Amino acid sequence: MATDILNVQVKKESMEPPSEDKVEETAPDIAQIVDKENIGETNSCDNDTVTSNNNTEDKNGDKPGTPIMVISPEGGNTAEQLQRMIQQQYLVNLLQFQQSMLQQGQVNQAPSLQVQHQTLLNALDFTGKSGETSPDSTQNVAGAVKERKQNRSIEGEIGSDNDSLVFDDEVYSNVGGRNINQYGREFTNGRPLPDHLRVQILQLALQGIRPCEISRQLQVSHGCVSKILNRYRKTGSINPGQIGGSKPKVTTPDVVSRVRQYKMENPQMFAWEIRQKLLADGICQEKNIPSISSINRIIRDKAILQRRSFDGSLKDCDTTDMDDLPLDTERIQRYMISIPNLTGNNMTPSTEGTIIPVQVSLDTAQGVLVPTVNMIRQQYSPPIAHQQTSQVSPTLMRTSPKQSPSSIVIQGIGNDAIKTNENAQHVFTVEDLSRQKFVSENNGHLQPGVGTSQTVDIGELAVEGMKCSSSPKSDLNRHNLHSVISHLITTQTAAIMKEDDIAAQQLQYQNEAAQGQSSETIIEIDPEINDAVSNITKNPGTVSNPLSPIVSKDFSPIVQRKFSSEGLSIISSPQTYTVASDKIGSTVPVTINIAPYQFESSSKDNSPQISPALSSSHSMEKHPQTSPQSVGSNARNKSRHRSRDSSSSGSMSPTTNRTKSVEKKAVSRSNVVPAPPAAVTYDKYAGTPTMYDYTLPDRGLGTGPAPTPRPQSGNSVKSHSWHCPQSPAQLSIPSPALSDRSGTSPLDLSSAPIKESRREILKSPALSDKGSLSVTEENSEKSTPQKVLYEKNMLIFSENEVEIISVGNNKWVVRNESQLLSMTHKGKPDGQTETQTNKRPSDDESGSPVGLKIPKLTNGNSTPMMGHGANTVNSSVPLTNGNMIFSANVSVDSPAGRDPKSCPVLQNMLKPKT
DNA sequence: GTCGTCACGGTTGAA
DNA sequence: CTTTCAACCGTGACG
Repeated sequence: MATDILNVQVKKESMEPPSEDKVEETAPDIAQIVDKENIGETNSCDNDTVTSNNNTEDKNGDKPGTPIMVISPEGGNTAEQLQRMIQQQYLVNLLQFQQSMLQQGQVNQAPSLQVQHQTLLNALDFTGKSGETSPDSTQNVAGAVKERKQNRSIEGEIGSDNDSLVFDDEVYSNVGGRNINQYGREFTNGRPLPDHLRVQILQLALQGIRPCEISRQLQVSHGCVSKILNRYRKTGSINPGQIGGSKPKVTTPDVVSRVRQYKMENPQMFAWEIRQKLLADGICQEKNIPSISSINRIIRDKAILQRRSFDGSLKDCDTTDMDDLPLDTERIQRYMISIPNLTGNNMTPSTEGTIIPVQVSLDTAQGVLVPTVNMIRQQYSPPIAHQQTSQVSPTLMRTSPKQSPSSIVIQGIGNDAIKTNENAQHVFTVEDLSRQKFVSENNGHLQPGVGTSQTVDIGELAVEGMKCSSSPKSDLNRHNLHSVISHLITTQTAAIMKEDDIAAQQLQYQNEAAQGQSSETIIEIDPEINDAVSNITKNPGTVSNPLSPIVSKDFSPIVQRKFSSEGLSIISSPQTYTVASDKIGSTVPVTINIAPYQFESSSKDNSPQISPALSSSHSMEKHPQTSPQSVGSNARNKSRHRSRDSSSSGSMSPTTNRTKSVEKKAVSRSNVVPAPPAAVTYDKYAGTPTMYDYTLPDRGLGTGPAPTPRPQSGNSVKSHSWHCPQSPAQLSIPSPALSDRSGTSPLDLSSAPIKESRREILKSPALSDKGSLSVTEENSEKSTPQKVLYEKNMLIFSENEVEIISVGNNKWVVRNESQLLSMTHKGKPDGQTETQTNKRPSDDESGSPVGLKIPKLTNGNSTPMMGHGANTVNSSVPLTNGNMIFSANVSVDSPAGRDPKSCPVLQNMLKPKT
């Protein structure tokens, strides 16, 4: 074939120079083509351009008269070439014959030919391109052929091999992208394969010839053959798709306004929820429904627009950075940790292997808390009794009227505003920061849109020492935001880092722990760790930023000794050393979160200390990684996957959710960390929890069906005021268990298995880039050298969503703690819980979740309960053991065999609200 | 060896 | 008129 090409090129060069006029492309009569005996041998120089014209440039496709130059083979033909020639000649003859038969009305004499011809025509889908009539009837086919003669000339299409015989200098030389593929055939990069080759591919495939053989015969890459044949299988057409152009705009003004309206009415709505509501309300159809990203963009653009509308001078500002921050929690988190003093200086701003303590829910109605200094401080030490603190979890709490004023509140239009009711009860937004204004807040309560704010000059900013540039230019948006938060944290925290406070708090907690209820979990503070953490917080030299919950590699010797005592050693990347803590109920779990692969065991006998029940559960089967439930949630994961079909395997192995690069990284670390043992799960209901993909932007609120439907009680959780009948997962996987849940919110998992995510802890910037980790992927399995899966439990009560992530043995991270708190408070008052709550004045009236206790798993039959108020404790949480503290499974309302009275927390919950 | 997948560099046409 | 962008293309490497 190289010879042919060479000949072609030589002949091309020897041709007369083309005229200045555009040389018309030729679509010669089929007779012309078929008379050329050598038609098939010029495969190597198929002129895609002509075919392209046939596809897209009809204006030239039917103009005859252009001289045809036939390139005769001058080299010896191989058997393959001859075969190809015969094949192509056959095809051309076939089509010509078919056409003539059709035109002569003799189709009845050759019904098989008609069918075959129809197949070819259908595959070519001429009508699809030219808008002609359906080829269903012979007449239509003939008409279509006639029509095509006028527009595109079917002859030219059929005989487009002849295109390769035409060597028009101008066309040839002016068209770029000419290449020779590995088979020697010339192709035009970016342009579709000629139709005749497409037909031949189909024809040969229909004859049973394998794709690889077709590829060789037609000198088309096997990938292309595969693609075309797959397209034919799926669509019945082998035509290329429409190239170029734009899709009809789906984000019409009406849609945009609706989206904004939905978001305004329910700021907690996720994009996909908005999307489904658009469908439900008939605003959009399936064909024109905006994508989730579009919806997010609408919301974001709205925010941007409003932000800019505050001050025209901002037009000059470089708001690109902010524009690039959609209303995405994870992105905001990444943004937050990039703030100085909020993140250790030697920490990478990525979420890589770190606990991100900043949980921002974009709730414009209620505002969102950024962890205050107190919160952050309490991450390293127990709360101080005399201080008015509210929350020590690394996660955030949504603000409430009872919220402690000692909090920084992000509030307003998505991520566009920052409020602070810190001390001076000042609120400032991003815009405010840019225009050096702050909005004062009434009573420290966030009531956006209520009109309770007033604008004051930045000079009145109560935060002492706060400096704001007066320049409205440049990227002040971000800088100011950084500086404000950083400054606040710095100044506030420094004042409260006092030893006596910490000591007092420790003492109090120890007392509390001593009084803990037997039936409830008292996650004891390891004194050494606690001391170590306190030391971290107090000793600037050991922590890059004492205010940051993300601690640098420079752990204090105490901490390191602690690690060592646990049989662990710090062996690698220090950037993920984290220290975090959360507090659930009256307990103060202080968690040292270390990427598990950063440790190697100095003793293989350092198995986690587990209760007898947990120990016994080790013998239980591990959760299947490919559970039926996993399919549903995994379907959502497809959107995250670049791959289209291959990723839908339904497997929920820890690496399935990851990109290849992540997987590779995981593998690369396998030499550091031994493969984790199978996560031993105790599931009372023997159900396999729905896997939850934490990487999803919508945080995976789709509900997967339960393989083993649980008995439903009538005490179901009320649904949203709005609800979508089915989550995407449900749509794809119908389940009897879900059939009666059509009226429930997609957030309602009352009758569905709890969301759970279990994945290997992997450190990967790519993963971070996916915006996947809301809280952490760290695991604090300090007592095990194994690579640990983290486990996330999704507890969803009506519209409330709570995520509980176990990050180690008896270490929890609770996201959306505000909801948890809210639930807890709804269940008040309570004896034990309340009593214990009262022991901590700092938590009083502060909205902290101290009222919530996480019952301790004492044996396999003790099922800790979590629930919400409203007299409908509808969830029980069978525990899972293994590397995790909890697995998850939510059943509805005291399922069989469960005595609510056995759980004080449940009793508490069941009490009528006061 | 086969085949599906996907990154890549390219083209196209509506906005 | 140019630019941008998102669609599509075939190829070829990869597993």
